[in-house]
Amino acid sequence: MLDAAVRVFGRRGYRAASMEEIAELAGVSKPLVYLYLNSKEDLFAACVRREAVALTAAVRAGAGDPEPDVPVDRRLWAGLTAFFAHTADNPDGWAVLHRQARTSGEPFAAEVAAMREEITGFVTSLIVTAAREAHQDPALTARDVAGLAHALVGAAESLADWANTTPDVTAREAARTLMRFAWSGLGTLVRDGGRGPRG
Amino acid sequence: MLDAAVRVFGRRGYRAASMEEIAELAGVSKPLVYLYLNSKEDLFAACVRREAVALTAAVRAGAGDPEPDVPVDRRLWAGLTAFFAHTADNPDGWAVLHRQARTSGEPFAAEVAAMREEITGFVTSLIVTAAREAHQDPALTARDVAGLAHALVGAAESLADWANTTPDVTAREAARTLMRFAWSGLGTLVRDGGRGPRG
Amino acid sequence: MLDAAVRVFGRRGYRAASMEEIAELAGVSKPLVYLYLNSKEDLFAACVRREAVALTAAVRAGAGDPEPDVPVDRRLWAGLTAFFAHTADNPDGWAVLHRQARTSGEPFAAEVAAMREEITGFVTSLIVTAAREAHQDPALTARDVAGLAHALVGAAESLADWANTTPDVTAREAARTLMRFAWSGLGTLVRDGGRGPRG
Amino acid sequence: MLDAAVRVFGRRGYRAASMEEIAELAGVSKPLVYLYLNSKEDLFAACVRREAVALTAAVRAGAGDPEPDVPVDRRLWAGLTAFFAHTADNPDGWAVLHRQARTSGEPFAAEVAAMREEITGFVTSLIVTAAREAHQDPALTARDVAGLAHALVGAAESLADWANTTPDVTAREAARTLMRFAWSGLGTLVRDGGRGPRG
DNA sequence: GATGAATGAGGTTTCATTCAT
DNA sequence: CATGAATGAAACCTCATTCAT
Repeated sequence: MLDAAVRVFGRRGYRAASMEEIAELAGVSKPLVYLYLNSKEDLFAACVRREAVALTAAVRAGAGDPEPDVPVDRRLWAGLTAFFAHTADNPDGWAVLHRQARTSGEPFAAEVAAMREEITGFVTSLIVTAAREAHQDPALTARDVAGLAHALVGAAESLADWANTTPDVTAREAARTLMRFAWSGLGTLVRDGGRGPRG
Repeated sequence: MLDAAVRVFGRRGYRAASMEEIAELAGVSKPLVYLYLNSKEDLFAACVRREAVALTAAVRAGAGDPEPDVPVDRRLWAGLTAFFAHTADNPDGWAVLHRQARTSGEPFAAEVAAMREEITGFVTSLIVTAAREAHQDPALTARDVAGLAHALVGAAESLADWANTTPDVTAREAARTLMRFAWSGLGTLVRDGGRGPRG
Repeated sequence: MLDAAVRVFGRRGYRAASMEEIAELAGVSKPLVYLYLNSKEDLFAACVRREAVALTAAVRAGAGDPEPDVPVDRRLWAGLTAFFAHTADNPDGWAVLHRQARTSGEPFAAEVAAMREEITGFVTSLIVTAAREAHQDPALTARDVAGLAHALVGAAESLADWANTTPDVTAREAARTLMRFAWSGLGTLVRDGGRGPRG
Repeated sequence: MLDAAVRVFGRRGYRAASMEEIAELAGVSKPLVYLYLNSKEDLFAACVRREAVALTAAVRAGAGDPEPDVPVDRRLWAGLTAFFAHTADNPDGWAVLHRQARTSGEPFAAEVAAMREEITGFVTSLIVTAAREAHQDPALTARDVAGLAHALVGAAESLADWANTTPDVTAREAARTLMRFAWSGLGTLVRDGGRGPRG
């Protein structure tokens, strides 16, 4: 039943979606929807929550949350691949999170913001780990790292849309593009001609 | 009068915004809004158009469109600063463009897509110019560059939100963070400790 | 529910009638009206259709459609009586057909025109039959007959209004008046003093 | 200015007509219309009144109001011809009277009813004169004559519509058709084959 | 005196939400 | 328990009507 809701909400938006259409697509009657989930607002919140949990779980699973042995860049690469794969496999869920929930009033936007914060925090920890491994001396400040993490997450979101609307772009390719961009930087890329960190 | 519309549309979204609220905020009566702009759809289209024009103009003005003598990284830095400054000064306009217009039906999404394409194309041309200046041999493919441009634009959009919601983050700082991220790459940063291209 | 609509449409006209008033008179709420009949236009169309069908059915039933043994003048007399009785019993339906539908846009006017054509055609066939029975030699042309039929129908419509607004005029009396007028002609009447075809 | 109003009211109806369109067609501004005629209601009333006066005047002039020397049937024929000619020459005015005013609420319907009464009364007097001339014995009652007059007027109205919508039907032909019908009666016509009183 | 600019009131229509069955 | 039937509230839009210029 949530599947139907996610699909309709993702395609139409929160306001434009009608409970009628959701119930019809789910194959049940409207009052049943109200029985299980109290209101349109609760229904949408449940959708957002479910998709947020699924997305963060996918990313964490991909990046191998508690395995510090793997090199950081490898873990980042794996996390990005998982992210692109998940958004490609769940376009409606991704639409609910990235497009609709952020435009439909405070409560939903806050939920998505919290999810983003979680992912950004995860990315932040990866960057910090990498910096520690490199024994860098003049340390990046916490705010520096936060900004970098936000930039990386934003780049990933944008590439997800690009990959989902451009034919024949796979999750692997999107991840490779982003890794090259993010790890080596444009300055290096334009000098070396596009050879990325691992290739 | 468009100001009021941009504000309400940016905060509530296209569907949730009511002409009543817009008229009230503008200090006029509803029929007057319909006299000047024919319908809710036309009104929203006018808002989108105005904000899109203003944003692209600001970015181009900042990046110094027809001055090829300035180094590419400097022009990119200037364009980003202008972008962050503009979005910080026009949060509602930015919300209309980035959040609402893309989720409110084809005509509006297409308008924003065109604007994004314009900016992405501009960024692409900068990257190509940089690559040419570096006399790189194994050229980046067109698709590579497109992906990089999308990643950069997405990172900028994300940082704009971050800067607007985090206290005391200026446009200059956001631009510096993004330049470091984009130009040097995370790999370099974590090795060198955050010294950016010109820093 | 259609009853209420016919009453309000008949009294106020298509444009001046409000769905509010119709719903109120029907004792239901506005959305219910929209649930059963999709729009004001559809609702009016349904009213027109219903009244047109009812009127033609009444006239045909009165005139004894498939009984050619009865003399033509008798059948005409019966049809007129049925017509006057029906309009007297359904003044609002008659108003919808005769007054409102013809002034409320093409689709409705066309519907009524079709109904009128049907009745005129029926009358025409009666006249033709009468002429054939009389073995008349210099035949009436088709256009002659069409004109006569239109005149007869118009006279009937006018007498229906007269009968409905003048106290104590029955359908029988209206039919008798019209038959005398139509069959014998004024010239005969003023000579003979009002004795009709059958007395 | 009334010309424009009559044209718009006749084509659109009272409710559907907009003061905007009337003012535009008249080549003046809306407030000017309100200066000369106080409201939409007054404007429409003025149109109805003007057209009613014009029509009755035309009919009276045609029938030769105060000339009792001419035979009655001749006067009737002349009146009908005048009526058909006038409606053919003023289709919008005729539409205002016959279609719109009768469907737009009591005050206007009453005005038209009064006009009809006047014409019917005139016709009645003609019939009474004819009967008196014929020295008929068993007199027609007043109600009989009233009914006949209404029938004749209704037939004329219907034929006016028919003549205005059928190509190449002149006022003379319409009048001839109606006279044959009204004076001789169908019974005579079907026996004699369409030769009218003067034909 | 004529008008551009403005509005109050009301109309159709939709939709989230709830009872009685 | 699941549902068909029903509604309250609110949205977009129009138009007759009026001031300040």
